[in-house]
Amino acid sequence: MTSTPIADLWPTLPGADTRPEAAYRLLQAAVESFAERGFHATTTRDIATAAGMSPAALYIHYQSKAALLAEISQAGHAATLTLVRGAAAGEGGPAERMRRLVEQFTVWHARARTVGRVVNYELHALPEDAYAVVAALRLDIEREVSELIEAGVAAGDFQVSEVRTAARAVTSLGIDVSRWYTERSSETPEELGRRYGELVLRMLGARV
Amino acid sequence: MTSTPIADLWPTLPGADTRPEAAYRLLQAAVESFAERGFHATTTRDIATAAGMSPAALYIHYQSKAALLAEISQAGHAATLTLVRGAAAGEGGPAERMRRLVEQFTVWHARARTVGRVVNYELHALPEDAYAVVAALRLDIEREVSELIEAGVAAGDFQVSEVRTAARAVTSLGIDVSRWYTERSSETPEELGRRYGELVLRMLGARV
DNA sequence: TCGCTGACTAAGCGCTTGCTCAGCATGCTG
DNA sequence: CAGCATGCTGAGCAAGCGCTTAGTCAGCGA
Repeated sequence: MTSTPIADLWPTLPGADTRPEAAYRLLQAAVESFAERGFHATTTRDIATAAGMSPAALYIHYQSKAALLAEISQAGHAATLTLVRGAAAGEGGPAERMRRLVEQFTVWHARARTVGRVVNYELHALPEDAYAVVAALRLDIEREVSELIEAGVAAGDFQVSEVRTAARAVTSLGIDVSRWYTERSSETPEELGRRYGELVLRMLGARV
Repeated sequence: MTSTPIADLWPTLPGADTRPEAAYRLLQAAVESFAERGFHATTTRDIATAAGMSPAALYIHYQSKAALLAEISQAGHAATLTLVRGAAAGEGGPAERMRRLVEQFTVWHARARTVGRVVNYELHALPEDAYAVVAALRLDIEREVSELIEAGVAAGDFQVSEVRTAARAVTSLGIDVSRWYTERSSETPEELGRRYGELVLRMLGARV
């Protein structure tokens, strides 16, 4: 592990380079705390203390506790969509691209599992407007996977009876990794990614 | 949908038939509320009001809010383990039994998705002793699936390079259904179960 | 009729929550 | 040097939390 998950997320935030370092520490503390205890069980005092400040300092950088969650969730979803788009649009046939997509999607959810937990399991705590943004991004991710499966079917590489169900299964496998993967897991994220890539290709009826 | 998820759960509770109906209503309200908002965002007033009582009445039937969660979680896990054991021990070869297991596991997580959400996503809110009980049940479920895969490999029905990873993938697919399935989903739980059964068999390298 | 029990409520206690505000040190600018 | 913006703190407010308490009342065996 060469970088923390939040460091992967940080560059995707708008205006990240002009933001004070304190905002970064707050975001990091919030991700960790939301992932471990959930949004509602996390107090502003938890976040502020972990970031080395008083509770009041939080409100200089973020409007509210919910604004922190919204920022994390939107950046996390944007990063995931970018990852998926990059893999799906890369070189090779549908099978090769799908393998790469699953590998990277899995690695991301294993490595950035704290961000992943917030992104996937704290949606219900989002304010309505932030939820709308995030829901659209989720649809885009799902659509990207569906289209790649359709391309594989059209090329005769995949054999799938219901594309939407298959797409659900593919994303589902990856998302759930952020729930169960821990640093004490016997597989590295990369190993897991390779194995999941293999399993998914077989699931889609590709000759491996 | 002929019965509510909680009705499926109720018979598995110890001494359910001697328990007053009010306890049933409280449990039902708690499941619904925990599933929708999460444990910490749910107040004892929410639960009591939904069950048609004052907040104080809750404490006649349950020791605490956490005791309600523990009851739901333990009963839910016990029911799931029973389901998995029943399917794995039934008639037929490994492939046939695995198909049945995935079908039933999926149907359960789609139909009883409110219970499923509490069971799978509120573990962190459990008191330590209740968590220990539940963690043991989860291990048993995982082991049951692993052993069925091993039997399939031994019989030459499955081709799997890493049994534990494959078992993770199988349970993972089913568990995640409780996260995304809604009553507005286009597939019935039974349709989804059949399709997931098919996908899993291919994933495990079974000749379908 | 009686005392007793079990299910329940109205009121509220002690505490924690998200968030605010007056004030303070620091460092940049004219 | 004064003036001011910036980043922050200590103290604390209003609201809401889990849970308790004192008391009501219907039902029941003797």
